[in-house]
Amino acid sequence: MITLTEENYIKAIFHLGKQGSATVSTNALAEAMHTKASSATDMIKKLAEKNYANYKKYQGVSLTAEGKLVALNIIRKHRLWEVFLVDKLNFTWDQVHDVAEQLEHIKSQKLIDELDAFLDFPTHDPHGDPIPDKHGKFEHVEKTSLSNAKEGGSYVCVGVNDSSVDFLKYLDNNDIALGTTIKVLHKEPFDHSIKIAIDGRELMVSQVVGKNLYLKEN
Amino acid sequence: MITLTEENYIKAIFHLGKQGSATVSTNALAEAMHTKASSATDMIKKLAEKNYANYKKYQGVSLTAEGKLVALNIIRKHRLWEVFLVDKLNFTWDQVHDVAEQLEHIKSQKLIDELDAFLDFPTHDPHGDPIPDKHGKFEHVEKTSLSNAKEGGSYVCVGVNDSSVDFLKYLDNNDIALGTTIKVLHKEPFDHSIKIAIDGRELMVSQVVGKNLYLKEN
DNA sequence: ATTTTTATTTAGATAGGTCTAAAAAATAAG
DNA sequence: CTTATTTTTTAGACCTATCTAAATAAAAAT
Ligand SMILES: [Mn+2]
Ligand SMILES: [Mn+2]
Ligand SMILES: [Mn+2]
Ligand SMILES: [Mn+2]
Repeated sequence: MITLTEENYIKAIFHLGKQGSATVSTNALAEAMHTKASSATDMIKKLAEKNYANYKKYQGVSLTAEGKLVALNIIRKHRLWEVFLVDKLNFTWDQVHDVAEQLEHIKSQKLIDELDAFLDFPTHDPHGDPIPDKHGKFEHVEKTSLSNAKEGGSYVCVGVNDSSVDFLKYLDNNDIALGTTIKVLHKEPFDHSIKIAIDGRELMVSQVVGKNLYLKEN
Repeated sequence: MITLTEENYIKAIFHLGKQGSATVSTNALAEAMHTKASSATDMIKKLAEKNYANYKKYQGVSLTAEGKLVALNIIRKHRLWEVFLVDKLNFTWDQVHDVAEQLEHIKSQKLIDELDAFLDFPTHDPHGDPIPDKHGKFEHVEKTSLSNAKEGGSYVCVGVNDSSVDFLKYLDNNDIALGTTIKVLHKEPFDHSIKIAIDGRELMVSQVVGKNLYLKEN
């Protein structure tokens, strides 16, 4: 039996290390979970005890193969529910996260299999993130951040690094969505702001926006 | 803030007393919750403290107006999710209960409003139970148990008292579903078994079945 | 190579929900 | 009415997940 809290910690370790393989520091994990380092230590011990995590004192934590499967399964559920909310229940991409955080913990294999079929086996969630299949496999989305894009290049928006309401609404307000074509006009060396063109309309975006917007060459 | 456990106790009090108005004994509540009487007592105190329940020592528990609203809201969610599972995800009526027990605790007003609309504002769940509206109002379903039905009468099946997998599968196996027309041919005084006709086919059912099948005059 | 700073772990406490065992109240029997 | 039985409550303990404060290890600075 795995608790809801354990699932959330496992997911956090997965996201902080690259797919859970890299070692994650206690402090980083505590911060991600909005708890204190002492709480994170306790949970890390428990996860190691249950064979979901690799842990040596003072050496950080990573996921075992079993832990990775758990993480991928939760992520699969989270992203499928996000698709459901947007495609079927008129949620916008900035409204889905908190609800999906709850729904991802519902335990029923049939539920998630049927939901997958009902949604016609989607491969990506509303933020462009790939949805693992039932075996945990998913295609790596090829992408560069806008900050790393080439001046003069033409790209299409394929994802976001930050799924916060503020950032997603900012994108909405500026008519940037998944699939939007973006041309990189000028990268300002001074403050790393970037001038881009969307449908012929010019827009100046900050470095923070540049780092959180994922593109693919067009 | 109301916890998942509190919600489940409130729902149990609602179902055990008639709509939460009648007073429920500690033992009855403990049994329904599969806990011990001492645990029930602790929870009753907390619910009273939080103004969801009326409680005087040794006198049983009932719901306050606020507690009833909480109960009705959870029941609304439970039943809407059951409709979703059956109508959209190919669940059968005996497969939905456990999943709905989890889904009923998801907190999001928009989610439940949109789900209601997505399902086209259903008034009854797959077991024939009425779905409260967002204000907690719902129409009383007029019904008699098969045991109380008149010999010679013609009825239509409108609900079940027992939603267990075993009973629902029994009904499936005998081609009894919501909406099925049932004629009462003979009520056996000796063991209270009942001979009924469905589509011209004759069937003998036990007293237990009679008590758990709800009908409406045709 | 010490000292200082930072990161991590441990110790002890609290809150929610559960349990067993024992005490107290209410009900039933004699 | 008094005793026995059942129901309910209380006392004390445990487990999970959290916290603060203190101890220890690792890393950085001098
Ligand atoms: Mn999300
Ligand atoms: Mn997402
Ligand atoms: Mn149900
Ligand atoms: Mn039902």
